Amino acid sequence: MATRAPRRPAAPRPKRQRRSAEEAHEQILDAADKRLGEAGPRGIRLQEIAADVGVSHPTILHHFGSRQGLVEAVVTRSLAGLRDKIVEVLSERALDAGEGAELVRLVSTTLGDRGHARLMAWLSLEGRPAEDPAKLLRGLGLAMHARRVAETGTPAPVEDTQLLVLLVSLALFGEGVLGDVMFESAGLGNDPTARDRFHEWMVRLIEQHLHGEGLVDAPKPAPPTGKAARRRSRGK
Amino acid sequence: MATRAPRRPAAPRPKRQRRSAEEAHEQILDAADKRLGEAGPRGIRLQEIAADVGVSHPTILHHFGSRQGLVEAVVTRSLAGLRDKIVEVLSERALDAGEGAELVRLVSTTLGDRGHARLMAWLSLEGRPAEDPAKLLRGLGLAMHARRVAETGTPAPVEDTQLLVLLVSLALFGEGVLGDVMFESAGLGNDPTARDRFHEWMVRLIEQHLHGEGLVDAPKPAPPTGKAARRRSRGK
DNA sequence: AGCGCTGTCTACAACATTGTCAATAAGGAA
DNA sequence: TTCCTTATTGACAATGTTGTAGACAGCGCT
Repeated sequence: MATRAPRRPAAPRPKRQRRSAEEAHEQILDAADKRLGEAGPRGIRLQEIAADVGVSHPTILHHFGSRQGLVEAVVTRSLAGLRDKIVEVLSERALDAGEGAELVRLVSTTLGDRGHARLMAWLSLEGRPAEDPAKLLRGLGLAMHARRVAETGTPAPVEDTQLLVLLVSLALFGEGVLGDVMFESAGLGNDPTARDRFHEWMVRLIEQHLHGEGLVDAPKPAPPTGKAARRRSRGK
Repeated sequence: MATRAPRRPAAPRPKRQRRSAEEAHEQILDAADKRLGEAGPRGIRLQEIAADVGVSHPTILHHFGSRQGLVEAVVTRSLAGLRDKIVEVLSERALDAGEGAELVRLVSTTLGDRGHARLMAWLSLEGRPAEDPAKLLRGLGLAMHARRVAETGTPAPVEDTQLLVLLVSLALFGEGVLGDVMFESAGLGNDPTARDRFHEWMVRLIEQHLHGEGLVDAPKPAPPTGKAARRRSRGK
């Protein structure tokens, strides 16, 4: 191959905005984060993001090494943001009774607003489980259980509380992903109060369970009693 | 542009497998369905699927018109399959009391096994809500409520039952997408019985709610009473 | 002013993927 | 057998996206 010809004399076009490396990082991450929320990891395209920021796409490569590097960075940042937000919400309203609905609502909006639930879904779908924020569940479950035992004298099994936390988590996650479609499909209107009603109802259900435990037939001791349901055919 | 030169004389290579249009459709759809379950709609690549089936990619274009046509077809088929499966499960175990856990387990595996929950998630994430199967929720809610009223004399509001159905649906969906990660994160082991325990526990929670309704402070009349939580900041 | 670091650019390479086209051949019908 | 329909194919076009190479240009420093 012939050696590349030298660039053309070049017309005088000296108008470059030079940011600090940090600034550039942040601006690029912000733009990428937006795309991430809208179209998922695969929606992160260098050219688009470059256009959003107002730079050329090699600039992004320069700062993040590769597309993958950018994806890692933005995913990590977003996940960290979610975790911090959740921690903040949980510690602020430190599991105060009576504030349950508010807490649920806050977590719901946290998962929904910035597309955090969507991000978790995407990561999971693409085979990269977002364990980071999920790690919170264990701690949350234990904390709730401690409070529960202290408050009501009930010596409920830990797993009961953990399952409760799991249920709410999964439901809020599902709400964050499927969102309005499910509300409408379920027969609730698509009016904006539907979510609030759902949250308040869920909290009442929880309260009812926490205080009413015992009127259930089988208190569920612990170990795998699996009486019915033995043949499982789950693919994985 | 110069007109294209005629093909080369061609060496004798007569070995083509000719399927009927129906056969071809099915084989291609099967292959596409597999990819769909593994990597979502974007994972459907003509060349890969063609290779899986053992044809060249223009053959797929011939049968489905375009990539989009193929995606539509496979998504439609998969969604219809899910709907039929759910209907089958629900009508077989026609909401028999006592069979609750089994029913929940069946729906769970139906959503999980063939990646139906994942598919719904994908479609929703990509902006195409999978309403088809979700439509079932309204009917299911009403049916359950009718049965509930008939069984227990309780004149519970319809919405209470609908919210219950919604909760379970969202939870099972979340389970189908996040799966084991959440179980482990919640503190439940990653042992295979965790799901069963969750399902059985959920059913007991439901039963408890259905029969214990009334011991909650506010029976929740109906309209948006939103006392706390008024400022909502949901983006959409 | 002169110098060096490095953020930024243009141009291009490399690759993947969808879609088009005309030729080919399998299988049934006449 | 001959003809016709159409499933199938190889070659190619068109486009989009990531990544590379080298030049260019702010900006702080001496």
